[in-house]
Amino acid sequence: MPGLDNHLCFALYAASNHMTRLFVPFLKKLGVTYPQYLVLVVLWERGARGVGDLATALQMDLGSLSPMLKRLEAKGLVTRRRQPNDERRVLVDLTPKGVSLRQRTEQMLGEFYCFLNMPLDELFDLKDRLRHFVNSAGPKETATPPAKLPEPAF
Amino acid sequence: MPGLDNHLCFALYAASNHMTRLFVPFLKKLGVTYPQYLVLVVLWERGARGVGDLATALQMDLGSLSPMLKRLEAKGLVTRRRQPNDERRVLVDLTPKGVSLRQRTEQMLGEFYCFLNMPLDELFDLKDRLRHFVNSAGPKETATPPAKLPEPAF
DNA sequence: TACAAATAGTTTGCACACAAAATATTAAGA
DNA sequence: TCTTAATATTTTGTGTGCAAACTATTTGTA
Repeated sequence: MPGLDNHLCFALYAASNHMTRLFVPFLKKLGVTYPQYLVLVVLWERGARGVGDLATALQMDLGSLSPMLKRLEAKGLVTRRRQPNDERRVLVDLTPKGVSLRQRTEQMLGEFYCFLNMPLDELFDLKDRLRHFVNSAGPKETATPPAKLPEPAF
Repeated sequence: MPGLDNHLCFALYAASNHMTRLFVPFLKKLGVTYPQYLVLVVLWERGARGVGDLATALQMDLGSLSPMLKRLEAKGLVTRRRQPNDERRVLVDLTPKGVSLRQRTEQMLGEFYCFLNMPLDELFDLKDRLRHFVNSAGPKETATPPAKLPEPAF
């Protein structure tokens, strides 16, 4: 039985929470939470998106995203409106206030990476390894994906 | 402004959630949640501990831990009792049921790492880099730590 | 066209994660 | 000793994270 310090799952858990604790004080200046910030990053980078598109991009659950977008709307940072051509879809877009927040964010990020106080190449390397993990760990993708879930059957 | 894919914070967020989604189906066989499992790992490894000790070991908030321990107690896996010599402290210990769960966990972990389907050295390497990140990122520790918080002041 | 299946979001319920306030007990100083 | 400060834990309130159930719209098909 591996000890706590030999658990990759704990290392991920601890590192993710650690990053949140470091980053949140900076985000507070912008008035948004951590996941809310990630939504804004996607909208800044890729423009207006449907709720489902955001969920896919952020690997986030629709059930988490839906109320979160309402909070961003309540803060006056995004708008939500049904698509006229397909009333099922809801398009999320930035308000002028949401667009303008990008400038302040840019500066805040500079301060934050300075605050992190680690070599940039180390951060980039870690990021790439994490992406590799997400893309590799788990059941192999079949050429024709199964109808429902790839159950972890044994 | 870095895109979403160049954010280390998103890579951590996504990888941690990814790991959770992979691991939880296996934990379900044991009847515990992800953080509850981590508490058990500490108790299996180090024996009975105070609430605060667990919080420190798991880098977890006391406000999260306190109700969690009650849920573990309700499941009959741990006991909680005040220390006679210091009534402020609460000692958390495994029940026989909690101890016996270790066997089944051991087997489950084998199945899980097989399920992950990644070279073990890659997993270990990633784990070590994450630990290094947690130990390095953030404000440098001063020889005499400040009374309160190391504010991210600028 | 009528109707079942698929698609897109929302809602509900439970379990964290964390800040802030509250409670209880012990230690320390006047 | 009496009072104040420190310590240990619990409680409260907001915001996720996720499964499951639900609603509404659109598509596919007989």
